[in-house]
Amino acid sequence: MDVSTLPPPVTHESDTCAVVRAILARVGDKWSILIVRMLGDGSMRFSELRRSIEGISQRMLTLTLRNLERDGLVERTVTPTTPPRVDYELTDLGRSLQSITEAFGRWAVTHRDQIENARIRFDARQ
Amino acid sequence: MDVSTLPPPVTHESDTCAVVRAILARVGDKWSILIVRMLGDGSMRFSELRRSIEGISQRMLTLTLRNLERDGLVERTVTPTTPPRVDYELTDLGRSLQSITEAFGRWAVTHRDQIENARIRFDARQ
DNA sequence: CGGTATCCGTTGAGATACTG
DNA sequence: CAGTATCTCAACGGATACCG
Repeated sequence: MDVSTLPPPVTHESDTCAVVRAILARVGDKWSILIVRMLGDGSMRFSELRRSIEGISQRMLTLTLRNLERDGLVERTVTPTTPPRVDYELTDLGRSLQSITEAFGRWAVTHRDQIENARIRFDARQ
Repeated sequence: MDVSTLPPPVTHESDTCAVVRAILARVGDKWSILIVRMLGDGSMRFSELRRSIEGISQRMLTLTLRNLERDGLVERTVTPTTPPRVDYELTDLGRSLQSITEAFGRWAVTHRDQIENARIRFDARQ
């Protein structure tokens, strides 16, 4: 058996940390999660996303979608009509991320008060 | 029964999204997850963290720890000796976050290759 | 409609020096 | 040892204008 083909058994955790950190940096930006969640209900076109995500600029929507597409989380489909039509939908990879963000969402909702209270107490001490 | 006292039953998901986004922004920064994971093994003092987290500056370690403390994820204990000793450890709230970050970590490790390949293909198309 | 390109203010984060 | 203060530069992100 060739040992070199074994997955590294997480000898030093920093590897894993670096990966987690990279993913979080990717999906932890201002708009990615919001977009992934919106697309969770099915394919949407650019202007739909733009309208349904309050406060996002056209530039940031484009940039965020490009990054998600680059990472293989979102697929972009162009229909070259006039006017052009561009649809976005989650890939299998993108959908696999959903359960994680949902777990995160439940944690956030469950603990939001604890965090809020901790902040109030902390700020009061200063 | 006063309807106004009922928690909003997530009529529109944007509320939840905002919370998730805020938490991700908090814990999705460059160093927080790394610190939470280091502290997962038990209490550590400032200089220990500094040495074990490669590349972090003293300033960013201080700032990140302060933010984690403010949100109630980390507890700071000062022992006023000379030289002073400051220990950091996860609170219950911080530990409750661990299972989430671990799930995230498993997802990241499992799909890192898919993401990497998606990037390579995307960049090749440009 | 679905983008790019450009400008510009705000924030993030490293380097360095100083302090109780 | 465990910070704080200051400086600096880069990245993020909004506003606006233009294009196929």
